[in-house]
Amino acid sequence: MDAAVLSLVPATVPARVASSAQDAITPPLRNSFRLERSWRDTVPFDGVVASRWRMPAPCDTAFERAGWGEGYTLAVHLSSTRMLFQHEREIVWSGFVAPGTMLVTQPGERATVRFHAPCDVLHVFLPMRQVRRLISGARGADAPQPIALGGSGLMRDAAIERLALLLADVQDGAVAFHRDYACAIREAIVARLLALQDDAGEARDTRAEVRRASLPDWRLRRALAYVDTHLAEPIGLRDLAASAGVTRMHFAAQFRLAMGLAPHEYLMRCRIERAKSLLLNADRAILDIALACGFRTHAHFGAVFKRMVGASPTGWRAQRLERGEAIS
DNA sequence: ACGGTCGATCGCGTTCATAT
DNA sequence: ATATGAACGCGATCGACCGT
Repeated sequence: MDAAVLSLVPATVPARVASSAQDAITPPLRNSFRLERSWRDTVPFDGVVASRWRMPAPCDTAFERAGWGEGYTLAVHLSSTRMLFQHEREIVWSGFVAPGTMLVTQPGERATVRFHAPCDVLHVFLPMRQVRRLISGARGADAPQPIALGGSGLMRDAAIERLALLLADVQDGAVAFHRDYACAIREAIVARLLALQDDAGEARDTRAEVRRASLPDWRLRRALAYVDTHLAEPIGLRDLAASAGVTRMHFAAQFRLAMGLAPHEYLMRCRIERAKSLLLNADRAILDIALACGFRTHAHFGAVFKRMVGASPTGWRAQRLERGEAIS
């Protein structure tokens, strides 16, 4: 959805008015996604499933929003960042955030954030009535409601992350029937969150909740800086551990505690992030991009890319170029 | 020439015991 | 509490091959 269309619907108009106004201006199928002009400025009136907040450079501003009263807000970080995040003035997270990390803001809960690094966040709006309906369907009509979704801290889940990436693709309207598509993905996300909650009750360890950092921040900072600087070169666990000043075994364990994912997995995500931006240059060969992102063969690059993105590098590039996202 | 797939090899991540 | 090191299973990696 382009900025001109977005500007026609102020974020502050009442829900019902906004819905009908937007329907009158644009075809109904273009309503499910918004780009945020300020952090979480979207009023998720009927039809808006998700919105996205991108900040290319860090700024010193703290953003504060009262939570959406009619539902939950799921924030999925599409890129790595560094932030201080609070719910009702209580610190939820302070420090580095890996791509794929997520957190849920409960209905009406006040959220405050200060980003210390560029960020790219997808906000998915989960209406309370939808959550209620799914709970009643799965646990019976007399199941206790309402519930707190997603716990109180940062968490990771591969399935939700993949669903969120699919939802991000709806942004430009490239997916046919994309409003139904977006609603179906949202429903799947809610179901998955509820399933995770059930799992957490039976076996707490199965839930991938990100815990507070136990690797000291200065060590983590040095390791992440090393990744950023040497991304195009071979980086081993030993290199990262050495940059942080600990042994590789200790580093692997502590890094996982701090970031919620293994060092190698983090490295691959960073490489694929960079590869995606390079792929938008249609003239650049796949092998060239693979080498520029630290892969030593196109075979390895293709395999990792397909595993993480769900498409081959050329397939993904073709999709993006079709949508006019090429850069020169 | 470029890009995708497959199989063998190797290194990573995890666990556990131990030291400081 | 924090850090190190050994052992081991398995997934990541890379070279070879094939298709376009």
